[in-house]
Amino acid sequence: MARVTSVDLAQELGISQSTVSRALSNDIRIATKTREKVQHLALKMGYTPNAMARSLSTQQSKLIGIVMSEMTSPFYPFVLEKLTSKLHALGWRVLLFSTDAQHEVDDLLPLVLEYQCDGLLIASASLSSHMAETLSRHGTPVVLFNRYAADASSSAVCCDNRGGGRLVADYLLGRSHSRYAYIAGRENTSTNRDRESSYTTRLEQAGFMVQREAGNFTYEAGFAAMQRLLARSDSPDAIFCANDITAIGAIDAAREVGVKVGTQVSIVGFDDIPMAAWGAYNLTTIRQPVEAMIDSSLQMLLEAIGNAPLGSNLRFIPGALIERSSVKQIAKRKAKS
Amino acid sequence: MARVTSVDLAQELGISQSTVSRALSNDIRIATKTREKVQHLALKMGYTPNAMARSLSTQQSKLIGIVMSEMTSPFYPFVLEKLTSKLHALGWRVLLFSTDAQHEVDDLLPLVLEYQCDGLLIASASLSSHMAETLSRHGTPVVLFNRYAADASSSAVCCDNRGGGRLVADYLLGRSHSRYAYIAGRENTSTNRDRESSYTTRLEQAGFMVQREAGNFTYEAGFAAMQRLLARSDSPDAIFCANDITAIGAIDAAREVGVKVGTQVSIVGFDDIPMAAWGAYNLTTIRQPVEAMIDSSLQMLLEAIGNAPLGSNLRFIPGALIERSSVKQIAKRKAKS
DNA sequence: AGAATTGCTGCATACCTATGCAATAAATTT
DNA sequence: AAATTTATTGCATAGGTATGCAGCAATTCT
Repeated sequence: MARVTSVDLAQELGISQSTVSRALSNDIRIATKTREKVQHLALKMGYTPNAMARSLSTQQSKLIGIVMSEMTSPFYPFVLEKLTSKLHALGWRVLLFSTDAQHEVDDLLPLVLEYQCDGLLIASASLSSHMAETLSRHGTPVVLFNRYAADASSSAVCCDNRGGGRLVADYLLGRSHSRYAYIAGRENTSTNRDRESSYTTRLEQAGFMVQREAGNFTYEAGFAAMQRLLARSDSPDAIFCANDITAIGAIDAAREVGVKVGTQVSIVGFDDIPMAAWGAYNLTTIRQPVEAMIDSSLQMLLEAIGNAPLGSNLRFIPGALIERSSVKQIAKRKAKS
Repeated sequence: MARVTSVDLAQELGISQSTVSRALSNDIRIATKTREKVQHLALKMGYTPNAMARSLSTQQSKLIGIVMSEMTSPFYPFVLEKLTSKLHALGWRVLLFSTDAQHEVDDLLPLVLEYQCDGLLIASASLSSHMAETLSRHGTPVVLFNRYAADASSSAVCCDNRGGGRLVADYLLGRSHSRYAYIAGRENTSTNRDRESSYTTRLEQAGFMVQREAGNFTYEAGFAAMQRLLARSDSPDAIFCANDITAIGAIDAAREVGVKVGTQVSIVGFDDIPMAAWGAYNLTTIRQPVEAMIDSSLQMLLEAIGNAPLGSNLRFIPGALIERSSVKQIAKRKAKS
């Protein structure tokens, strides 16, 4: 019950606590014999160093706070898993916070600070510039993942959503559609804004109008939005959805009323979650470069820890278009003759 | 940069650190005036208590370790989110660990211990009895979620998988199938064992043989297993899959070769993940009582913290069968005449 | 008025590890 | 043999909070 401390080891061996501490951290100055004696006893007595005490002493908690919203959206569990296992491998531990609405992130910050997190990673949520400043005052570096602050008060790593939107627009333009639409994600997210504006701009440059339906990055919203689109007299034949889940909802809505996806109507998503490849959907989409985004944000964060505070550092990583069968194929020019 | 401590507050006000500490914890013995003065200054100077120091002093970290494997399987993100938000609301913080293979859980334990977690929750992974003992020696209570140890060395909360298996067997028996099969999940998980054995036993009691294909709780495995089943000469017309993802894979495999699910072949899953309700699948399944399981495990864990160590406490919560359209409907007895 | 009680605050220390500096013993140099 | 260097260990303290006990002043009681 009573935990074994380094003092216990010292007493048992009749040496000082400092020697024990140094022996356990493999300090060269400690005689090999002593080191072995200590390490052996530590193992035998089941000694576990107390991270709290160590943190207090070293002023380093070795803790990274991860704040994540939309944890249940299929894209993020993967991110979370990768993040934690990579951090573990590098000797960091993860303190997890979850949040629904955007404004609540600020409320979580005090907790992050209490536990002296050495760094903070915020996924799919934003941070008020006020809090960004508080963090910077405390010397706690932050990196936003897949979101960035309008005022550029924090560093961030994102997919190149604007590039992605253009890619989709060009792709759809290239296969003879006539009525374009966008089903949106949650408003006031940088992700949604960037995907939409780039897509729309490109199409307008090409002389097309873009219909629009609201959404919120969920299946249900995609389903409902698609129903509304299909009910229109000029219902679109090319639809870009803010993310894959939305697109999948849209596909199901189309199918329900017998509209064939990939022939009568084209649908494109964003993310390339596993379900996009499922047989029932075969969704053409933009693949987010998740691994690269993760590596990049970790690199930025860990570099900033202990070093000069990184001011604001934005990084946008391009995604790739993955062709499946939810978009009309180009009519073959040469028929078999 | 230099964090504000309670000593700083004390100096600033010309009072003792202990008074500050007590004032901030709303100790009744401190004069109201003093309390307000302190709390006001704390706010003004942006004081944040140091959780590390507090833990050291109180011998309570207020940290709950959560070890989770299969984080990317759609069932668990929901669990994780619920767990963390409920724990937060109760004043606990979450230290997250992820693991792939089962044997690695043991390797994570030392880290959990270093950070003095007050309790440990292990989801969809098991624990060697050796480690269970180590934890109990340290006085750290553990609860397994959705898995239980064969030797009953730890407490656990599970869905009543055996009951669920029987439910499925009875349901399928009730609608005139003739050839039954089971697509398995990862072997050596209690979840898979219980679902399979109860299902199989019930069917054998009714005089049926049960075909079997291996799997591992993934879409791909379900897809492949279904292909193998369909290739058989006596391919089954009623298939119970170890979980929903597997079932969804199976459905896609069937559909690919034109076999109609819900008329030619019946498929049942387990979990009731969101995708089971998606239009493309409409999967009949056993709904895991997730909320109840979460509440139950938290209750067990938190009760055990500080109190007498809970020995081994198993709790099985029944799931409900959700009827959708992936199972053949009973032929209507009365035709419209 | 003296004694007892109540209200409020401070002193001192525990919690456990890491680490700068001093001290000692042993080995090497001159 | 004396002086210097090297190897090894210990002493003392910091880090920030919580808390048992003692102290003091003000109030109430007899």
